[in-house]
Formats: sequence, structure tokens, C-alpha cells
Amino acid sequence: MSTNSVDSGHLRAFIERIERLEEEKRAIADDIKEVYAEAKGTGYDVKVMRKIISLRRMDRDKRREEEEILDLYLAALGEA
Amino acid sequence: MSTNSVDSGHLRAFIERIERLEEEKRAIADDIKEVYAEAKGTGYDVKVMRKIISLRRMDRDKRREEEEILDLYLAALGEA
Amino acid sequence: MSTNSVDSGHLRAFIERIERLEEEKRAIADDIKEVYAEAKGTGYDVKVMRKIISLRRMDRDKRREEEEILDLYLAALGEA
Amino acid sequence: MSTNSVDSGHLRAFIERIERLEEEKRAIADDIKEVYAEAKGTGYDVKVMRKIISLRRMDRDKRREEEEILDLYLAALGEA
DNA sequence: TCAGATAAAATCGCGC
DNA sequence: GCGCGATTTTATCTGA
Repeated sequence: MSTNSVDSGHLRAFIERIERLEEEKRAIADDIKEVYAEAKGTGYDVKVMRKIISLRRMDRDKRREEEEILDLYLAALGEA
Repeated sequence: MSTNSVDSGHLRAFIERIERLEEEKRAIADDIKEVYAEAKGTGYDVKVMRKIISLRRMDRDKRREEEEILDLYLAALGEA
Repeated sequence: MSTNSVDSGHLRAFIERIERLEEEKRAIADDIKEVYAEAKGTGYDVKVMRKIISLRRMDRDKRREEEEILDLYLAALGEA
Repeated sequence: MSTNSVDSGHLRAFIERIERLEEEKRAIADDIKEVYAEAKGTGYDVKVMRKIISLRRMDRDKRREEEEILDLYLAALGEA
């Protein structure tokens, strides 16, 4: 019984931590929306902006992946 | 030409703001994942936790909607 | 060749089935719009109606989620 | 007061009609999902199928628009 | 034209 | 490891 109440308290703590983090996440998502809205108000096309950001993200991912492959090669050489 | 460079600078600033915010958002999403993992390690069922959180969110949303519809009713009465 | 034509025919059949269903769906969406228009013509506030419908849907969803989490709890007890 | 009850009954009828239509719409959406699932089980790529359907819809829309433009031209000639 | 709702698409995490 | 289902994100559409 003591076990249960401790567990419940623990579960509650986990859940509240997650809910707080989700609220932060939502707040940031709202900020992002606001920036898009502001950019739109300045005359930029949101769809195009999303495309640019997506392309830049793909570039970053690609670069990161290439670095990982390079690391693999270097590690292989080190082992040789 | 000056116009273009100013605009480009502006667009670039918007995009970098968004990218920074998206990175923060991703970091928080990672935190959430970690909390779930920790809870799972402590013996809690992630699926149940997600359901609990979902139900609590529905409660909040429902309460908010009820307030909104009450406002609509009051506004309708005010106009009557 | 026979294989290809059979497959093509099959794919075509799937696509036409989906297109027919989408058309039905669109027709129903139009019906819904008409009902809103009719209600509006009778003096009802569409915004309020949408809120009411939304709240009723939330009630249903919440009840369903509660049943689901109950099932999860019962399953957990059964495993205990 | 009689007026109010009549109105309420009317509103209720509108709302129930809409809810029934929305349920039908959801049922058709489920059917569509099932067809996609069935096609997937037969080996077709759902993403490609969606693309095909989208392109065919665009073609239809384009054709319809061209017909409307043609009608405008014909009407203009008739008026000339 | 704009925001807000709706639907479509992509992504991610989980269990098998 | 991979499909499946849930979540998230993107795009479309409609009504104010």
C-alpha cells in the first residue's frame, strides 16, 4: 500500500513533467506560427518559406550523414 | 538592388528565427521522449501514460470549449 | 504481358473505386453545407451550431477514450 | 415560450441531421482507407496511387475550367 | 483577403 | 528490421 502510493506519486510526477514539456512545445509551435504570420505580413510567401526551410534541413541532414560516413571510414582506417 | 538585399536579409532573418525555434522544439520533444523512457524504466506502461495524458488534455479542451460556447450564448443574449 | 494488363486492370479498378467513394464523400459534404445554409436561413447562428456539434463530438470521443483506458487498466490487472 | 420550444426542436433537428451526415462522411472516409489498405496488400504503392488520383483530379478540374472558358467565349460570341 | 477548420501526407515509435 | 498505428505537420478549403 505504501508502495502503491509512492508509485502513484511517481507516476503523477512523470505525467506532470510531460505535460509541462508539452506545454512548452506548444508555446514554441505558436511562436513559429507567429513568425510565419509576421513574414507573411511583410509580403513573403509562407509556402515558399517552408520549402526553403525544408531544403536547408535536408542539406543539414545530408551533411551530417556524410560526416558520419567519413567517421566510419576514419575509424576503419584506425583499426587497419 | 538595395531593396533586394534588404529584403533578402529580412527573409534570411525570418528563416533563421524559425530554424532556431524548430531546434528548440525538437529539443523539447527529445526531453519528452526521455521522460517516457525513464518512466518505462521505472515500470510504467507508456501506452497507459499516453492515454492518461490524452484524457487530461481532452478535459482541458472540453472545459475551454464550454467556456467559449457560453461566451457565444451570452453575446447572443446581449444582442437580443 | 498478361501479367501487366491484369495488374493494370486491378490498379485501375482500385483507383476508380476510390474516385467513386471520394465523389460520394464530396456530395455528403455539400449536403452538410446545405443544412448549415438552411439553418442559417431559419435564423440560427452557424458558429454556435458548429460549437455545439464540436462539444457533442468531444463528449463522444472522451467517453470512447475512457472506455479504452479502462480496457488498458483491466488488461493490466489481468496480467498482474 | 411555445416559440422557444419549437425553435429548440428545430435546432436539434438540424444538428442531428448534420451529425448523421458527418457520420456517413466518416464511414466513406473509412471505406476509402480500406480500399487503400487492400491495394497495398495487393502490392501497390499507396503514395503513388494518391499521386495518380490527384493528377486525374487536376485533369478533371482543368478540363472543367477549360469548358467554362469555352462557354464564356461562346456566350461572348452570342452577344456579339 | 484572412484566419480557422478540415483533410492529406509525412514522420515517428512501438510491438512483433 | 519492418509494418502498423498514432502523432505531427503540411496543404487545402471554406466562411467571415
